[in-house]
Amino acid sequence: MEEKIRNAVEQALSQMGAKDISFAVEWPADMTHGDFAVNAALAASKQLGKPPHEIAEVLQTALINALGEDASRIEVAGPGFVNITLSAYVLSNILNDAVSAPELWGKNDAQAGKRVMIEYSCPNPFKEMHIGHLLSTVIGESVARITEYSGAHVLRDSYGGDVGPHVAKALWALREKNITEPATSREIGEAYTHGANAYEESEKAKQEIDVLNVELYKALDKVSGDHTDEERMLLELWRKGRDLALESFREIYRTLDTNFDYYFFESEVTATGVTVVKDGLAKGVFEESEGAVIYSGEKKGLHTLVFITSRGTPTYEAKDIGLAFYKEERIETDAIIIETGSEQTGHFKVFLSALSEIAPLVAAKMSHISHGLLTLTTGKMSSRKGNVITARELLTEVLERATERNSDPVVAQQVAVGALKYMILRSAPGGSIVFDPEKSLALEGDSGPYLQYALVRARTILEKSEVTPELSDALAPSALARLITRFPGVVTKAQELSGPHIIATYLIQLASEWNSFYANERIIGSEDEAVKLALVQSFIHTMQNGLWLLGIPAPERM
RNA sequence: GCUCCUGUGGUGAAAUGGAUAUCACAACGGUCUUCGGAACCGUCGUUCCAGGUUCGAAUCCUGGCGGGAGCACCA
Repeated sequence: MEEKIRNAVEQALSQMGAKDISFAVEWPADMTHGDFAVNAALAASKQLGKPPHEIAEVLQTALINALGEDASRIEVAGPGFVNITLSAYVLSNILNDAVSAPELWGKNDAQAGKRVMIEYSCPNPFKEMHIGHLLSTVIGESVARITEYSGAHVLRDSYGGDVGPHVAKALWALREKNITEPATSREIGEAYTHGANAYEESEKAKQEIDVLNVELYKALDKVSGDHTDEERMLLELWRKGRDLALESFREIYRTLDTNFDYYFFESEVTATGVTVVKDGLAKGVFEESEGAVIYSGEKKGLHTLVFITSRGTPTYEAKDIGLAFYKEERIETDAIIIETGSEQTGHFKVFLSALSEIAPLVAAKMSHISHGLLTLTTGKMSSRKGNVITARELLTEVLERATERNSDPVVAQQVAVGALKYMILRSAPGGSIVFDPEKSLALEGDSGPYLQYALVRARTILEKSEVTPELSDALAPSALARLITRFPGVVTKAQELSGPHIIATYLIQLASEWNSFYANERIIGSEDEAVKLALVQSFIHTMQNGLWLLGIPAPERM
């Protein structure tokens, strides 16, 4: 329909002699203005030397001819907009898609056949998963689902730092405390904090940790038969710590309904990274400086960063290069999206710049999206200092509050996860989220449970009615009906922007419109019960699919 | 100092360059013999400052001011 309007307007404009006018066919913010608004008259006014209203009237006539019965009203409004209201049967046809084919409702084939890998969450073993990783997990999962609605085959992966200074700090502290059998992930997390503090406070500890860091790299580099006893013990402790951390991550992923196809680790990609960077050094992509291998980003207006340290260990950047090659060798992809905190944006640009000199095709299909920093009201958190709120603590807290209102533990968890995810997904990426741990997560108003509750009430109606839902043109199109027909367009927009908040904002508006409808209209026992039930049905399918896109569970009861 | 992000009612957010800037929380007032009150309806109150581009600016550009992040051997 949008295409049809656009074509008609373009034709009319060119008949008037206007060329290359850029105009929009958009959804009016105010629903009473209709289903579409065209601003072409305003845009063409200057070029044609005519007042907008005069042009708008010509467009109005052209659109009336082009759309015929499809539009119930076409009028010139405001400063020169042409507003189009679709007829009942057109809307009814769209609603029919929502009613009869819910599994397809909202989907498109913009990326059909494409393989898209999405990397997100990425907590580091040996540290506890904190709220920042929770953000990445929730956003990444939603982006993955939104991408799946474009017909793409999505591959999810998480990448974790299981080697490097932070690991050495944790291992050092475990040894210090003579712990050979760590039992909980918390124990590992505390060891890390202890090691990190010691690293800053004690010169002796710093030296020992630095040595341990190099030792671990060496041990991992060797073939298993060649290890000394010392190395074998170190590796054993390392493996236990890593497994413990991973198990605790998986537990959180189960709660959040995220499943990764791949877990990549720095220890797997280190060797590749070093090889590729050294190869790049020979080709002049990298330079040597003060014993380190660096990429001089200044030539492209970026920062200069170290890729291999003067001690010979690779940094984050070199490992990322290794990861890119590691993935490329094993998995066929058409695009790779990496989701991280925005504080890594600068590093990612340098990494991508270096990669584009080494492997331009790989670099070209990679893109980086980021979320704002999550700050506490108590200041920036740092896992080094241990003043973090862990993902688990936050989940537990929200769950407790949800439990106060829901005796059923399954429902309580669904509500808790919904509240948490919605809080994260409702705002556009970029800005930082200030989280006050004292204040409660909303369970009312602009919140996840508001969406869930709207859905539950709608389902109840369908269950209670004994009439079969049936769409008909007879129903005067309501704001609710119009809003539902926008869903596929909303999904498309969310895909273009990789923005779950587009979906979240839409669903709130939809739920609000539904609640008004519910409060004002009698459904069961009304004259047009069958038609209204069909509308309810289409609302349910839209809300279900929308919640799925956000990764928010849909409770049966609450 | 340099680079990037950011500034919208008391608070948290929304708004492909469009019409009277939209929600929620808080505050205040209403709705209940009704299909579920985690709801609905109403009142109150907002685009950091100064220029510029444009028919039209919260949005784009320039310059200020405020907040955050990054900036060589951490990730």
